[in-house]
Amino acid sequence: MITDQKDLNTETEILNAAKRVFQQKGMDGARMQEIADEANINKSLLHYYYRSKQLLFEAVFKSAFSLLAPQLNAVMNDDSALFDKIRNFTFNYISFVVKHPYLPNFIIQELNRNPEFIKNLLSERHFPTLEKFNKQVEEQIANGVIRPIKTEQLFINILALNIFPFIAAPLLKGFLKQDDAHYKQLIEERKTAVADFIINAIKL
Amino acid sequence: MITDQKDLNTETEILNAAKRVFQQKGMDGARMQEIADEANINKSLLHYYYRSKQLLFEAVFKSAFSLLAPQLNAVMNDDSALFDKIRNFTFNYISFVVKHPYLPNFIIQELNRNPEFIKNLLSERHFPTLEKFNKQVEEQIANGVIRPIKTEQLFINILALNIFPFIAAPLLKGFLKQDDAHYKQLIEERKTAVADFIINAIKL
DNA sequence: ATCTTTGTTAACCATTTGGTTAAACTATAT
DNA sequence: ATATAGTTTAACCAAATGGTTAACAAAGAT
Repeated sequence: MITDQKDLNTETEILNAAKRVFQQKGMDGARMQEIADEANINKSLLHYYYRSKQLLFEAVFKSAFSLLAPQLNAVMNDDSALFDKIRNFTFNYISFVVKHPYLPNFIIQELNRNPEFIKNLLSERHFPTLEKFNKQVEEQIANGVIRPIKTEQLFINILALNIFPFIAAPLLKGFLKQDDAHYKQLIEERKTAVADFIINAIKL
Repeated sequence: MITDQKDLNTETEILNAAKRVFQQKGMDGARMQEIADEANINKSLLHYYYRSKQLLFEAVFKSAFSLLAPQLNAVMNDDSALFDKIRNFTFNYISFVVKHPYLPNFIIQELNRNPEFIKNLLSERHFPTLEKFNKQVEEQIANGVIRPIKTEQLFINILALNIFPFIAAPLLKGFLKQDDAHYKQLIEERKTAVADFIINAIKL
């Protein structure tokens, strides 16, 4: 039998190397040789563990998506009150992505390259629906706590305000003439500022 | 001398074909042969007019950026009142991108691939600063018309709410379980809904 | 008419790239 | 010790890809 230690090490070492390369360069820009170098192994080993570039890529993509999914789940299915939920999500999501800055762009870019892929992901894992969140929003509207707004639009707005600054970082740094440190500071402020913005937008 | 007609036709035909291919597949995913096919010409002609893939790509990128830039200029330097400006920008920008759906993603993706590129673009064309917009925001804050907010954060929020739904379309369609027609309808609503959202968020 | 410049093409080339193969190495079981 | 199964590598391969070349066609200029 294989020593779990060694085997797991090589296989996960490849996956980690592949993550680094794929997330920076995308499927088309990534090179199998570069992944092998990054993992300090022979290129043939990539094919030994993951038959092809496509399969290795899919492993990376699914792993990345699995990291991001629970974050989103928090907006949808969670019992806290609406405003708390918005505050928590914003804070947690931004904190999370600061640690994984390539993740959102990777996911979105590759989904644009291959839009059908999303169906795979959503069907495999029984993915949360907006149902619960929707009920909550409608209730708050009915109670006169927030302005009328379509749940879908609110959901899009929440994601947009949280995710966009990471995806468009180079563009925004350019426009705002901010160096990396200052831009990081802006992001830091957003951990609370975004929630305030959203709540002000909907609160009556 | 060349007949302006013919020459311009071939050269711009190449550029248009290159736009279509590059904007859908990105620099790494695009193939010179595919661009040649798309333009119905021999592959050598690509190199005759634009020496290399890199130069052809840069021509496409700059052309794309030149389309988008005036749109943003409208937020920054424009004499209308703040709320009108937000309403107009939102409406115009979304209307514009509906006609060029690949544009924002292309720009953002390629800037992520090559973040230094933005400096080129911003220095070549004397690009607008946030100065005027900033003055306007601060004035409205001082007059008690809107809540205190950093100009940079407001600017990021405006762009995020307008651009993100196009960039993340496949993801959002998946989450919201919306087909293309319904998603298009959501986008249509955003032409006015986004401005309302922003104004509510900042208005006192 | 013919000379020159510009535009266009088919054939070709060197390199890169994903992938394969066969041999060597390691460790475990018998 | 030796057979066996799993792991790793160097060498190799075919296809794809960006780019070049040389010949040919078109069109103005003289």
